[in-house]
Amino acid sequence: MPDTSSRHQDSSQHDTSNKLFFRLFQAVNIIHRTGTQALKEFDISTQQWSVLGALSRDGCEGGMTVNELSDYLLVSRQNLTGVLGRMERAGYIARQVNPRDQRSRHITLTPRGGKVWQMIQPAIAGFYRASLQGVDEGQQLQTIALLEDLIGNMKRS
Amino acid sequence: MPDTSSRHQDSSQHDTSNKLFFRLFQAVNIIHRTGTQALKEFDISTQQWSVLGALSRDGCEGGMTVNELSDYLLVSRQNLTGVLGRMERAGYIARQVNPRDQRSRHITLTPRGGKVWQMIQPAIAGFYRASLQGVDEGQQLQTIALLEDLIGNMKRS
DNA sequence: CAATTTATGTCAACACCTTGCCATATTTAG
DNA sequence: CTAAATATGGCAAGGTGTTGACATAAATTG
Repeated sequence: MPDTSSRHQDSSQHDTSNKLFFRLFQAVNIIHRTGTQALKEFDISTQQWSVLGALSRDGCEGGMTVNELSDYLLVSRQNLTGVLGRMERAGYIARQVNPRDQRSRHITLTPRGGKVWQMIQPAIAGFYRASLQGVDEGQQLQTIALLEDLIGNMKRS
Repeated sequence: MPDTSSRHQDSSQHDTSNKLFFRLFQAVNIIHRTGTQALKEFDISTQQWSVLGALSRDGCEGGMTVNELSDYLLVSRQNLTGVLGRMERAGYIARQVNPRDQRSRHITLTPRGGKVWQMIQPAIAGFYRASLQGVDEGQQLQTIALLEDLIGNMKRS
């Protein structure tokens, strides 16, 4: 029976992929919960943490548009409307109309937002250490590579 | 200057962890969107897909309680109330009170639910193939191992 | 230049997820 | 056996995510 080998391979591959996606779903659920818990005293969710991180990067001093944030975080513009509204109300960001294009708004970090970003760094570092106990940097890099391939494939489709 | 080596290592480790979590957030956003899109004609979300998968496993013929599903999927009981309500309305699952414990409900797949689970398999296989183009099984197994470590660490905290 | 097309951000409706609270049922303690 | 503690599932409020529809602004086309 010369056929079973490839059939077994396919079946194994499918089971592995199945497990991979299931673990991804599980992991992200618990990451959002645990991450938000780690920043509880600052009243910042993992999503707001991502936005603060995006706006704090070198080269983003002038701010980002909603579209740019949407492309960067891979969430819809419409979703950002809500998140940015809450962050604006909290005083972490400001929306200012671009004088050169009345449609777009520059989202910038306020001084308060920048200060909060600095303040949460120790909690974030602790969160990383606790979550990744026993995971070496090489494994992390391999996972990053897989995720980037995954994202690339999905963007194409 | 004998100190810089370890400081550089820490900084590199932090940057790597940072990127890992950011990619995880990005990836899951696009996975949920693309996955739900792949099952669009069946009107099933990635979450409902997870529930169908959980109830279709060998050994689950007798159903699972809400608590068991909650432990398995790593989401809250309260969240499942909503998801299961929608799936019940769609006719995919049934909730029946456990005669031996009036508090708990056995969640079981209906015949219609089992049929849908069979029907979506080709779409799921296609989704796996498209998403994981260029990613070999070994890389997937490494990522699974990392995610399981991550989940284990977070459950402990 | 006027008309159409495209781009940007928002609103609305709905699914998903969390926490806090509660009713009911079971178990444990006294 | 009764009273307290615990377990199970659901309700409510609010943040996060999606798609569809929309107003307005800019760019393109005739």
